[in-house]
Amino acid sequence: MFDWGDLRHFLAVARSGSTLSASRILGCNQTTVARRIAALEEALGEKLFEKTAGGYRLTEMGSAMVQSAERVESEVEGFSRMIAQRSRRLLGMIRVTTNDVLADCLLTPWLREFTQRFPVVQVETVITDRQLDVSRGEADIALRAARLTAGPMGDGVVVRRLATGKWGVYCAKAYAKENGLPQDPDALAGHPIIAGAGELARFDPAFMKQAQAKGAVVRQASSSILNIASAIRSGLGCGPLPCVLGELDPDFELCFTFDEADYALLLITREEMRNLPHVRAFNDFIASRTAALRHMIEGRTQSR
Amino acid sequence: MFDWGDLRHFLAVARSGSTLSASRILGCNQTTVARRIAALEEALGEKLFEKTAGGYRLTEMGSAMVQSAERVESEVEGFSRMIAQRSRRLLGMIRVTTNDVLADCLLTPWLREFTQRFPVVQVETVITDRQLDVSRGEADIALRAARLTAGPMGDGVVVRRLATGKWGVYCAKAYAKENGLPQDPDALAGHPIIAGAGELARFDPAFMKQAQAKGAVVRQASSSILNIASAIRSGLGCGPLPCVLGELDPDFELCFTFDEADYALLLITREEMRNLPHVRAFNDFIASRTAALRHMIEGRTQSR
DNA sequence: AGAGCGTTCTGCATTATTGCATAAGCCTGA
DNA sequence: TCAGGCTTATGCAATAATGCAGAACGCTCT
Repeated sequence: MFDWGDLRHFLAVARSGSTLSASRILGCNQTTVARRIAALEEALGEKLFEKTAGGYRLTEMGSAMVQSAERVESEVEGFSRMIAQRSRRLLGMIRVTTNDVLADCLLTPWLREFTQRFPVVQVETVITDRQLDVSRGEADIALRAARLTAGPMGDGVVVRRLATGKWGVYCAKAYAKENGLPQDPDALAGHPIIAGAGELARFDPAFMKQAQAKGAVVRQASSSILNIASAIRSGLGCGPLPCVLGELDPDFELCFTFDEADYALLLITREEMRNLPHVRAFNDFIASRTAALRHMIEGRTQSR
Repeated sequence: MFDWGDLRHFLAVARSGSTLSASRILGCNQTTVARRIAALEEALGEKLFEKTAGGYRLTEMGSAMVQSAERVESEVEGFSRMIAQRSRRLLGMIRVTTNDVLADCLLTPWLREFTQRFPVVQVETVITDRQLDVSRGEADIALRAARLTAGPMGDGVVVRRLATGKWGVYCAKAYAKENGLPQDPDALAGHPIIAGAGELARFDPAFMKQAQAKGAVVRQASSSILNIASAIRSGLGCGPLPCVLGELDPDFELCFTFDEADYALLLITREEMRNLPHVRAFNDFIASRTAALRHMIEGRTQSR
């Protein structure tokens, strides 16, 4: 059997194209990399690279094996994550992930209070756009906005539906005072618009396009909700925002809500962690805060 | 990053319970195993074993990690298989797998002829009850009997349906001469029966149980079709056999056929191999032989 | 109680691996 | 054409890993 560790060297060389640059990735000597590759080829009885003066180039055999080696790598990474996760678990730590908006509006403010009430529980937050894989241990808990119709989650996780979130069109308080408040989609045509771009464009409700057709100017388009929020806050125009964001910030004024972008707010927990006391405490805390917030928002927005 | 190879040592110790016996599995010194484990624990920052004078016993953390390490192992094995498979491919070799019955009746006789006609193609057969995973490269081609209603195969394989196979109740020619030939299920009650056992009992047709209820004696029950065949051949009684087996051996005499155990004869080929000339040659050869055989068997059995 | 087996751990000599310095090849752009 | 940057490959010294032998511990069976 060949040395499993040599697959690391194989991948590094396959990716970087030379033993020298691979050695920098791996943090060892170029000679070593070359010799590990030679040893691997020897053990397998197959040449994986063509050695040229310009670098190591994958043979047909080599390039066919990259995928397979990457699967090994991914399982090794899984092993590492699992270790880290269990060690957190032993220490009463929690790693929770969410995106920038939910972190800003919900998680971060709540966390301050939570850590005061449960100072012994250490919470680590990973704020990223990427959907970390809770079932594979990249995080213990995820706070996510999902479509109402979203399918089932992966294995080994338990999903708790916290609330249904709504969106509304908002403008700055100052803007409304100066230019009036468009109280329905039709009124939007007379105002400059802040719209979604890229990924976010999909969520722009139909009436936004109609408003544009009727002559509304798109003053700014951004692929980040937080960017849109700050554009609206600075009075550039009217635009769509999640109500959790618009209602929690006194600078914003709600024009009207709409249903097209309704989403489910989900709390996703790794099954093995669910019954640990500190995880229960955290989840229950989040759920109770969400409930309180939901009532507050519903009260403010139901008239519109 | 810890040394990937240490996972091998981890698994060996976890399975064998001591560094000494693990060292025998791994083919190295006990001291080395102990030191590799120590290095792994050091790198992970977690104790994986409790070291007692009676051996290494997994900690809770350790036993939680076994699964994960086994996934790594399984991917490494996949890597090895893939290498072996591609190297066979480069050499114009084929590895074909099937079970004992199909090997005896079909593959082995055909193979003699095939290797005469295509001496350059090296065919390696793996005869096993286990269903080797063609898509993962455990074999290049599989010859299988599947239920008619069987679902789709895994990814990366292409399935060719060669024929629908039938079963019949058979007895030995000598037996028939002495005791008469039961020509229909009802007549079976007066004869000793050879039946399936274990896994195979599921395939015993309903009339067999009825015959037993009417007083037929089960002379022998076996979980292997080849055992049943030899029991029938030696004149112990009547029993069910695939027609491919019964018709190809002059010792057997068909009592009657039945439909309940109809099966599909499948030729499963790894997709990447399908268009290689030697694989095409092999598959076409098998298909033509099957067609010829099917006509022969249909001719002989259709009256019953 | 004591022999025998299987186990872990330690110190030391041996062996293998690694890193370093360097030579030599190839390509690019001045 | 030639310098400079990148590459691979080799010889040698330093370093690390391995195997060996033996001591010590616990368990089981006579």
